[in-house]
Amino acid sequence: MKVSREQMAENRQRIITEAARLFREQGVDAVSVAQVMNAAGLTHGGFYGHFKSKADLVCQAVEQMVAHEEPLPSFAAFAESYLSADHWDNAGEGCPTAALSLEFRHQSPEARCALTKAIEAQLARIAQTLGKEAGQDLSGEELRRQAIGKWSAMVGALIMARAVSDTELSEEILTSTREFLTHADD
Amino acid sequence: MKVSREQMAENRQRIITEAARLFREQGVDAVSVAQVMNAAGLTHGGFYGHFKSKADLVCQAVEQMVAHEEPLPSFAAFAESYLSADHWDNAGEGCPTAALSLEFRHQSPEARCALTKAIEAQLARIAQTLGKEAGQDLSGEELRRQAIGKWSAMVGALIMARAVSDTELSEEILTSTREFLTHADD
DNA sequence: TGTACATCAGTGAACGCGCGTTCACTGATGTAC
DNA sequence: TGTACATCAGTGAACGCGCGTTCACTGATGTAC
Repeated sequence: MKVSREQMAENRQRIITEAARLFREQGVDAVSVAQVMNAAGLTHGGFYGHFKSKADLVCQAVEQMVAHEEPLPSFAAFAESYLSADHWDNAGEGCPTAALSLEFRHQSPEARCALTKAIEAQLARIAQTLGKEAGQDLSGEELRRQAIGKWSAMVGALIMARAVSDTELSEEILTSTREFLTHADD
Repeated sequence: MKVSREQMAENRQRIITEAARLFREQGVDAVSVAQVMNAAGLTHGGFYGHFKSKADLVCQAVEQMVAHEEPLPSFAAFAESYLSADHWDNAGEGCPTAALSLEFRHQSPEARCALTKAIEAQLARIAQTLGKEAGQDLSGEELRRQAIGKWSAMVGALIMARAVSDTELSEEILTSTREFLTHADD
């Protein structure tokens, strides 16, 4: 049965939000269109009224994941929360880069493009924060190099911490990387 | 038709080798049992004479990937080759951790265990190399922390470099991370 | 404001497809004599 | 060493299943009068 225009817009938004969560939690391939629709309280048949294809939904979900990002408070605070136990076991609400990067090697060009933009934006945000904290000591080039190196370490640590089946090792990877990033500053 | 015992052992070995390559290139879920068997020059029906299940093959493939690893030459040389353009577009022969980590969140417990052991072994190998190069300056704890931080940066950089759809950004991520890791030493 | 009807968001059965897995069969291997 | 036969590695058709996608249908919405 037909629903109102506002209701339809709400439904569409809920589909994207649930997809963004499920894709990060389980991976794009492991989540079916029907699962996403059920999570949004609908049935799978209506999906193609909202999206051209599953690949189309993937794009829009990635865009929403990175749409509302704010400037970082401080680099240390960002590293702390990024490498926290909380982020570790909440992939569904966490960093899309860490959650999706690997799988995206084989997603559609449009989806890869959306992720590439998200990575660029995040690097810019980190470089800016580092710049504010370092004053005029560092050149723009050096700031960007630092941003890439540090963010690579965070992404790699989070991915490995989630992959291993030994919780102690997970915690050690997160803690040690946090300390490594802080010491490298000195 | 039956084949000789040596031929069968060879076939089994070839199945594992091809699986190790394909899984790293495309991901475990994206590669079918039939694809692996074809790559090994056989038909899919014979698969279950060699392995209990696809999950069983995944375990054995991971174990083979890390079976013949030698001590590292030097840390700088290791970082250089790990973060090279060559490693970047040769996932099939490259680091299983970077190639498989994300997907392994949802693989069998046995497969995750195999990957965990591989990560532990690699961290030990890196810490040992760093120790040799630093002399007695650093404690065992500090060496391990450095190994975790540096390897996280390498894994994260490789994964991101492979995920983005902009080749220039890929190269920048690899180069900058290499420089970041070298400077952090000073 | 109230009625008549065209629109169209959502439903659920159905589609073709490729997956992991099973199984009856084949024919070369390797053993017993 | 040569023959007869049991074994069993590999084949290819078939299985049930869940996937992405399509479609005829339903009934509330929202417009024309």
